[in-house]
Amino acid sequence: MPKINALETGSSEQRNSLNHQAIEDYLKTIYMLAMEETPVTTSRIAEARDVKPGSVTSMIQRLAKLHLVNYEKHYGVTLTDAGTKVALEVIRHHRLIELFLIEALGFTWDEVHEQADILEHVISEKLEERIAAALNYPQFDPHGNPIPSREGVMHSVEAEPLSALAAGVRARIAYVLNDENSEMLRYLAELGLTPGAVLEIKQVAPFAGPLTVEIEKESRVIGHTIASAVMVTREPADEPVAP
Amino acid sequence: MPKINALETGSSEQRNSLNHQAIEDYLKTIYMLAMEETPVTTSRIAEARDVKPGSVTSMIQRLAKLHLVNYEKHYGVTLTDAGTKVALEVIRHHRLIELFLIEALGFTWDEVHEQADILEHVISEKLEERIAAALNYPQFDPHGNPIPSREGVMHSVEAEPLSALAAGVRARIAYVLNDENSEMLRYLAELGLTPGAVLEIKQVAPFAGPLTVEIEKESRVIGHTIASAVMVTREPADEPVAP
DNA sequence: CTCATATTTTAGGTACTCCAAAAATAGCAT
DNA sequence: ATGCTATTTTTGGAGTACCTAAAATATGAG
Repeated sequence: MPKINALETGSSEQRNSLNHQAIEDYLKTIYMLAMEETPVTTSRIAEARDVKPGSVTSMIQRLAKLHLVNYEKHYGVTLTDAGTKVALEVIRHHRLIELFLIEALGFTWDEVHEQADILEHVISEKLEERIAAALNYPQFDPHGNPIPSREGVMHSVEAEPLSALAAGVRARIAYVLNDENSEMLRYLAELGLTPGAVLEIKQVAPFAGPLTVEIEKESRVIGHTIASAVMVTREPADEPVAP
Repeated sequence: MPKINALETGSSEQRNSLNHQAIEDYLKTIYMLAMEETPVTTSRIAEARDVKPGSVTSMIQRLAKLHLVNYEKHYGVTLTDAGTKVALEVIRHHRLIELFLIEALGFTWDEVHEQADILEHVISEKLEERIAAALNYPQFDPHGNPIPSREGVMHSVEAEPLSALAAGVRARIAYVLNDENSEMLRYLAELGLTPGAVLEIKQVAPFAGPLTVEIEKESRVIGHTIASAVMVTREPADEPVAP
């Protein structure tokens, strides 16, 4: 049967695979948090991973010893190149798997996050490659997020939250935040707010109030929370009808 | 990100999911070994799992406490109903995954075992179901082994090793043993010795010598080791040509 | 009954976690 | 700028889930 331990228990030899579930998860978490905001502090990691700060500190120290993060006491962590590479590989796995579950197995976009969070750590290079091939080497995951390349390059998309737009603007949905929130995803799908959809802002209520948008010829009212989670790029104004 | 621990660390509450990697692997190992031969001893498990006997004893004691095995010191283990159910579920996962990797992702039958050994522990019920559906609820895995039903029923196939047949007999390959031996699988595929193939014994050399068989109109000489790993059912003699 | 062998026990190690106390930093009033 | 409190971070001790190595013990063959 299996040999799971990537870094052989008890052996001091550090195989080229630094691929422990927990290690990968920490690196991924750090990567994601750094994208949001820097510095990445112990407590932010603890909250994201749902463990106590003490656990985070000791893991960080371990990661530092493995040269996966740079660590200065009390001042947060940053990923080293090696750490970034691992994080991006895990993210690549995650996003490919999400897409595969939807495209090949009929899952919906609100169902795939959990399963991908587990599978991302256990697929072989070969399986990753086969999945990518089956999906025709996709660039984006089902939530509109870019999929890092095998070499560890991720092209980020310039986008702004839907909530930042003014009335009259047309925009295309690039991606959605909070892709782990199934309920929100289901609601968004219901409203037609999925990546690629084009909409026009009709009305913006002040004081973080609801937006009224037109999408697929339907008028929809959207709360501010939701609108902040939907990232869009601006589109040229409505098609100029022949004069 | 994820919550992996099925039985919450530190909590004494025993969730209904007894699904730890290691536990599942032990149960599966015990199931498989029991199929081969009984009793299932500590040392057989240790060898199969490639750990030391001491580790096996302590795991067995843990499994006994969880009512997954019946254990009497020095006399080997048997699975309880609960233990059998877990083992069969894992085997179901394994075999479905093997088939899926081949059918949906273009793997060959010698490449899938390792990956399936890992994935078998981490697919959700829903994913299992989607995979089964995508494969049209298959009955057999790529090596000819029966896939247990979702309810935990496995129909075993009556078959005998190819090495047990006498010259002149026709037989159909049911399944192959040692499905973790990639090299042997590759060799078998090359010879056309895959489940479903029909062959006729032409010659049997004595003293565990090689067999000569005709398969797909080709004559092949097969060593005794290989012939012992190929399980067959007898077929009626050659098609009776119209008189 | 004795001895080789298999099994179990004991002690100790790594990976991860938690909790609680100690230490360091940061925020703020003066 | 200084000093005090609030917050964050680190440390230390302990627990579970594995594992190994080696000592102790039970079994069955002769």
